[in-house]
Amino acid sequence: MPLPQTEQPGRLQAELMSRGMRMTRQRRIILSVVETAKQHLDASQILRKARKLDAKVDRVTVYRTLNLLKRHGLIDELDLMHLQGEKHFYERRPQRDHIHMACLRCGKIAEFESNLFDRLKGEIQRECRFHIVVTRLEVGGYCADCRVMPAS
Amino acid sequence: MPLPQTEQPGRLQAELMSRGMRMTRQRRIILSVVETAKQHLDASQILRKARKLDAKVDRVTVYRTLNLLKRHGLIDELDLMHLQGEKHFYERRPQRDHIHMACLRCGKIAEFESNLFDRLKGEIQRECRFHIVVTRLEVGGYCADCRVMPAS
DNA sequence: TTAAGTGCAAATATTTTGCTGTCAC
DNA sequence: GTGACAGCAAAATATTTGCACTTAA
Repeated sequence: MPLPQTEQPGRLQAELMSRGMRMTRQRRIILSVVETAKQHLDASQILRKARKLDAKVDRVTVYRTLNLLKRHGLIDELDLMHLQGEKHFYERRPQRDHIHMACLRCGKIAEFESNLFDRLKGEIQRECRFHIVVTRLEVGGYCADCRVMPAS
Repeated sequence: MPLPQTEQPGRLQAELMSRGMRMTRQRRIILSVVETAKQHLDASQILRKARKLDAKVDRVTVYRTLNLLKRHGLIDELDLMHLQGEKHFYERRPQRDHIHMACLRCGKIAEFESNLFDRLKGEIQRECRFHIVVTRLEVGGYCADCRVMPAS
């Protein structure tokens, strides 16, 4: 499992401001929700949490802010194997990429960092002469708790 | 790049029939479209191609057939990094998993098989005690042709 | 001051569901 | 003959766009 990401409160805000983006009340709220999330959130969950902080945040502003963060490479978009329908989930772009494992039975999402993954990315860049900007490795299957034992 | 998948016409149909699914005129057509596709198709493209073979295929039947194939693990669903919006793309599940690389500039999709990827999957199964059913590794970036050279 | 950002309404895109009639087996 | 499947219409879900108003810088 990855180590807990070093807390850097206000980091997203600082990044956007350094790139000349205006910092509105709504953006500050949405950024703080994304930044302090303990698990992967979709747009509706982000909206709900943002509205707890300020009831006047609009759904459209959430989408527009998420797109802004995506364009700047500050967050990653996940599908989590479409276990929850077609929602997208978001997380701050980590310093080191990790793999998402989605349990098809209990729905639990686990994360995993791996040197092999880092090496695989290097191989892709070299062998395919492909300059990687973003990766997404999602795995669906059964976690240790849900693992179906061979017919016994 | 993966070797061209050994042609196995009617393989999907045979698989479904062996599992007790009924083989209707519509299914046969949709399966043949999926099976003979030269590139990754989304639901609308599959519908269009199916209708060239038989104008009476309904969009809903395409979705229901794709879901059937997914449930049986006979096709894989791809997002291709959402370069084309939120469409899903489909391909017959290959004998050996491969990586999809999507160029953010020209949109080209390349595929890549790798021993490191196979080893990574093995590592995930062992280290995380996670039984893998399906994987999706998508990479966004710049292909050799579109690669932006360092400021020169 | 003014260009960027917001909110609201409406549109768009994709996929699913309910129900009735049809067809594979 | 019967239960699985198809077609049609409508709904559900997720996201984007147009435009007038607001606000950060």
